[in-house]
Amino acid sequence: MTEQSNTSQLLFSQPTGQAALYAEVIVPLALPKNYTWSIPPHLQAGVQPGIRVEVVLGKNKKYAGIIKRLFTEKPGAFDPKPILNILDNEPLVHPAQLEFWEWIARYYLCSEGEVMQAAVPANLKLSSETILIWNEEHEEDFEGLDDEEYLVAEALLLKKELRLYEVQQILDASHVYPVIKRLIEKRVCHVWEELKEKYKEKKETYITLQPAYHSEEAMAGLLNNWNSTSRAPKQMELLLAYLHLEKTTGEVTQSELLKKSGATSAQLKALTDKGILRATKRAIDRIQRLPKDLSIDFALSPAQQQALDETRHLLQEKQVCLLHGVTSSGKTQIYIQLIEQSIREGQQVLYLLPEIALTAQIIRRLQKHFGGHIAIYHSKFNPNERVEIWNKVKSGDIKAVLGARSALLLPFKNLGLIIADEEHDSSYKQQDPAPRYQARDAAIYYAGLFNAKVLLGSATPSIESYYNALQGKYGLVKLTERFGNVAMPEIELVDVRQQQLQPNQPKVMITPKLQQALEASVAQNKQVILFQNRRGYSPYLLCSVCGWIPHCQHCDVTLTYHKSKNKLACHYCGTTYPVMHTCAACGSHNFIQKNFGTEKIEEAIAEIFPGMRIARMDLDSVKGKNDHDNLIKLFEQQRIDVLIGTQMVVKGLDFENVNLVGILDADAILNFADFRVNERAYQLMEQVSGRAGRKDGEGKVLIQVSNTTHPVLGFVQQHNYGQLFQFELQNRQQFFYPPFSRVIQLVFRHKEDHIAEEAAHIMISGLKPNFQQYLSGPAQPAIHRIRNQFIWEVLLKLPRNAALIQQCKTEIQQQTAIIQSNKRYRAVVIVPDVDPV
DNA sequence: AGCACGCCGACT
DNA sequence: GTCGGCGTGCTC
Repeated sequence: MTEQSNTSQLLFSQPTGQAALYAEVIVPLALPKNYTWSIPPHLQAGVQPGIRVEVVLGKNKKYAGIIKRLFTEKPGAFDPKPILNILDNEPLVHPAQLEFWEWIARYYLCSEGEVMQAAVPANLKLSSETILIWNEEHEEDFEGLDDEEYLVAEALLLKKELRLYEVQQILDASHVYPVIKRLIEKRVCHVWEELKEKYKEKKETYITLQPAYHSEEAMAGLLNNWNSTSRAPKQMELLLAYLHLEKTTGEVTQSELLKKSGATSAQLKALTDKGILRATKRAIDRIQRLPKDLSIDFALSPAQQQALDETRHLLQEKQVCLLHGVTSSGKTQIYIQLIEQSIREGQQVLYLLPEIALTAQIIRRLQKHFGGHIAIYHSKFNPNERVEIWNKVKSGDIKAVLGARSALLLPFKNLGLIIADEEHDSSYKQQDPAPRYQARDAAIYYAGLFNAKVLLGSATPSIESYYNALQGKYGLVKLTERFGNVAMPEIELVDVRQQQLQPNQPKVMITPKLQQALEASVAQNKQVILFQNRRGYSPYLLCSVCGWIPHCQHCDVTLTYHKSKNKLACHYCGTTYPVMHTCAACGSHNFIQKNFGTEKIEEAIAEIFPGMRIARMDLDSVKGKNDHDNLIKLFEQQRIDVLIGTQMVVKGLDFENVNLVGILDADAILNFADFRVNERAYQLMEQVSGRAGRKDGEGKVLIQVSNTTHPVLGFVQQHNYGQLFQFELQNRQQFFYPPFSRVIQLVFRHKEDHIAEEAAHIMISGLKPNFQQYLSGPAQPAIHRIRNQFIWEVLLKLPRNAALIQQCKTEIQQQTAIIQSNKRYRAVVIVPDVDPV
């Protein structure tokens, strides 16, 4: 390996008449900036931005990096290493993606390498593998080797090459490196770093006739003379089966032929050996694609048509449009119309949905209209499938992508439209690994690069988007009518205080009112959804003597009792504990199960209504991905009467036959200590309520609550988003950051709270005065404990002026670097929901 | 992310 | 006295 780089350096230093060429390369690592490599003359013809190149970083680690930029001025401060190889014939990304990555890195305070890491499928981000190679000059005597060295040397002598993991198997794991080092010193072997392409095409063997038998006469002759020339009835059967399959399906794969004919591969081999059939291997698509249909077979309602026309009209003037349509107003049909238009115009479309809303229901619906034009993309696809979608999006072969957040990073060629449905959903914001981007906002910038349009859709828009729409920054289209004359559900509050006599008495779970309504619905053959935002049996236990409550050892969270597993579980970190019977504080044996979760509701309903078909939908009951879809299918087919669930029941589902929705404990939604609780509570209740209602009768929602005067309940009852918006806006302007300023959220984590606090204060006091003025209200650090770390959060309210924002960011980054240079602190910078430039 | 360098605790 | 733990810093 050293020899190789020496040679290329030597080659490069020789005068060749060609100008020196350098490349800024993005390596998929969190490096402080992009590094520069030189391009040796013999590789200069093949490079251009977007191409992957093999580079050495550090001692001998190799990576596949992407060329961002080529230039000819020699860097002064260092001596660039040469690139070793060019890995692509054509760019892996278009220039638009490189520009997008740069923007994400700048806007969300991370490195371009981290963006690349998130964007590029794992199989295209190669890194090297260490291989030991037997030194042929070494004698076969292993004198002077210790036991471990001997073992490895012996294996090497046999196999000539060893992968690092093989060495790890020979010597149990831990001290592999020192042994290798000694073996190199003793000239037993040398190491080679190999960069391996991980993506493999999927090959399928196809069976065809040899050209000699293409004519019918030749085939007839062969078959008629079969018995006289050969005695192989099974082979003739196989041949006939082939002819039949070929006629019916056109192309015949080996696996299909063997399956249909029942023949063995030996019999097939005999036929190919005789020169009758021919087997060829061909690369095939892993993603099975439907024919490229484009069919719209539905008519929009007048209200939908009007909304569509308005949207089209507004998008001529504005880049972004917000479609505020009540639940079940048929927003998807409007999207389908717009997607169809874009595809017809030859442009690509991205349809974003929160991960959880990507259900089989919506996928089927889109595939019905667009067939093979549309591809699905989300985190559950395997790496090879991702590469195939990546390449087809890049080439423009795939016209529409339905995907979650990560689909935004696909290499679109000529994007015409991005739809972000359920735009209020918080899962559009990536939280943990950098880049911590808000896909809804980033989509607007990305679309801008293509001069494309963005449609945000929601029944309960985020305050930020609605504000932008009211300001005229975005177009606003309202769809207030439900599709197919379905009435908005009637919402009734049920005061649980009237049934709860003593404060210590367990919360009322099912009021008589709800019980009656439930009976009535089921008697009419209608279905019911019961919503409770807590899974498990009982959200916490309480010692009846001293009031002690069991908490998680790692988190500041009460332990939920799960009856089915007979365990206490922390819903934050997932740790489970055996059920305790003795109070850790006073030693008494009397615990009260406080409140209730979905599990307990399920049990209670089964008790009150024996024989009722009940199902539960929460994280515990749907583990696999198919569980969720299967449960939805059962409910759609009306083989379930009552569905009890957490938020999971809300997303992306339309059920025809539901006429009653019960929100069992609205207090749990309204009293949660979060500064955005009003917005979230409204969204949640509105979305849950939206599941009720049918064409031929009224849908009803019963909200069980003790605080019946909470203003949000009034807005929900009247389906009045406008009032909620005003209410939230005032709230935020008074106490928190308003939706119209930029916010940078700084998070400091540490095992000890005072150290996290120290870091937070260093950050704040280190900022220049012109910046400190933006710290106000919520910018006062707030602390909370997650797992075994204390987290100090600082929200910085920034001005709208773009230059000032950049200045602030630079200052924050400098300050962060100072804090991080003292390893006592760890500062993490997160940019939460902000409005895009 | 690797990987080397370097500085303190438990072993021959 | 050494081996090796992982804290710290650098990679074009």
